[in-house]
Amino acid sequence: MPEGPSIVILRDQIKALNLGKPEVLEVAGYVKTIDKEQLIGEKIKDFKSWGKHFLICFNDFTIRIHFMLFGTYLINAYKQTPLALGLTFKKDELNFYTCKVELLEGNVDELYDWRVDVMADEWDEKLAVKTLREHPDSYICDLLLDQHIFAGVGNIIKNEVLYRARIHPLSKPEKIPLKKLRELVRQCQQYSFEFLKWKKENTLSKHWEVYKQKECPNGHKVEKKKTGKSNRQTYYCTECQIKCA
DNA sequence: ACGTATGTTATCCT
DNA sequence: TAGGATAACATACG
Repeated sequence: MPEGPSIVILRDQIKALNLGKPEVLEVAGYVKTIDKEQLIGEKIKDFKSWGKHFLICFNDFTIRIHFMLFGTYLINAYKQTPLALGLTFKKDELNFYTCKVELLEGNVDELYDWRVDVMADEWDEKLAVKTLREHPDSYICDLLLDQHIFAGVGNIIKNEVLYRARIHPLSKPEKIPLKKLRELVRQCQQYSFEFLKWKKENTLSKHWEVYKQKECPNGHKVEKKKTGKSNRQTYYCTECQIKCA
């Protein structure tokens, strides 16, 4: 569930319910990080997403839901596993499982910079390129997972955009030609939107070129190694992807 | 059936 | 002591 496009799907599914500015009638779930009573009777101003964060915005505060690795949700349905947070409205209910729930005080637009969210209208490619160049000596595979630079990019997107831009995961920004760096940044947004489309069609895994693949589209063997400081699994082709280090 | 994983943070080591 | 490694969280899938 967790990468940025999946959170956009959740947000859009909820918006499609046409809840308007719904009033919270009941709150359920085991979460202890928020005061559930505080929500009752409050009207929701908006549902937003920022990277992997799902945001339920009220007038003076926001509930942030992070699904981590295992999180799930159900709309107008429930399941037997322990419910983390459930919100009931006049005719709809939202149920969140295995997620981190936090309450943020104040105006959400002042808390988040939407320029770094690859799914946002405000996404700023130039800013991302500039930030990458401020980390000349870091591995690109780590920088792609840095939510301060690429909010919403996760391990699948990381692997796929590195392949698309033909960059080896252990390359460093100081050695990557600017043109390639720009191409990589552009792919972060472009692939994320293709991810969104394919995920909706339930065909995402069919389109993976390296992630969980044995061979790349050019017929070369795909390497699988934990790389960088993040030490996450990386799938890459040593023939197609050039190491700039 | 069991190993692995779309994520993040805390803690344990060296 | 900085930084790397590991654990913890708790679930679904192949």
